[in-house]
Amino acid sequence: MDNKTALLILNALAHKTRIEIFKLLIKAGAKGSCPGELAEKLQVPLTTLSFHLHHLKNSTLIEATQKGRQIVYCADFGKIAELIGYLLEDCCGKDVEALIQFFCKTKEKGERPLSTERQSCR
Amino acid sequence: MDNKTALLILNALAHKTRIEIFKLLIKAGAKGSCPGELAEKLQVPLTTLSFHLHHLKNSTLIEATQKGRQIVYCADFGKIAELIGYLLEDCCGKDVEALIQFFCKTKEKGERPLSTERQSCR
DNA sequence: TCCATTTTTCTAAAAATATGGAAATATTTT
DNA sequence: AAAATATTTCCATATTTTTAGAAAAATGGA
Repeated sequence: MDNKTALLILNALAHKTRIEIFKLLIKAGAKGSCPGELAEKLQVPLTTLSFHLHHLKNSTLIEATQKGRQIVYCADFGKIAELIGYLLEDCCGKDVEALIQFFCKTKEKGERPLSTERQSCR
Repeated sequence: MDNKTALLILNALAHKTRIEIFKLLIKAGAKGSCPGELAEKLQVPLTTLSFHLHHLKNSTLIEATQKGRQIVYCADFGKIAELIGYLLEDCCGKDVEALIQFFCKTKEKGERPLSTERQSCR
């Protein structure tokens, strides 16, 4: 991932409403969600929501498909994975090895590498 | 990591100059770097740089220590690791398992999980 | 103490981003 | 074709962020 895209994505996520939209779309999975539903859940006016959806779409984090008279938005899982890759490679410097070990160590023991308690999106 | 801190950190990284500062500090490692040096490398006026350093420090991504008449800034490696953890847990939903496998698969084969070519910070 | 060095705070102006109502567009239903 | 539904674009306003010069503060050395 190039610097420009990474900045675009970081910028898209760096907003309270937008990161909430993204989390809802991740939670929605492949079936996605539409503006009306999101606006209701987040209690945000439709025009404001539309603005943020456009922002997220422009960042490549989400995709839109017309389905009948609604537009279905889906999170691009690969893009957030790529962003994490970018942060690991470009922003973790020499200690990238340590981080990878962190992510892998409990895996070897057959445990979950990450706690599940806080996972609001599962 | 709570949502508020994650937003603060994402926001701090979502700026061209600031992410460059952060990368330089990661590269500098434990010995850190001072505003004068960073301003010269990035070709940014000192007052502007000071503004961004304050922003990064406020986000908890970097720390400052007075050393003689200079102030030495250091990247907090743990915080970027925590952010990655947050993104994995809160923004990768059901597919977090897939991501971990992605980070672990080549490890098992004794390969580097991430390419080193693009790593500007090593 | 006075001077040089380093960095910050203060400040004002410029630029970018966010908000939400009104109108417009697109699609389906009647 | 008209009405209903879902969403967007247009627009003006408000808010926040960024920029960088000038002055101030902190530290070390002569």
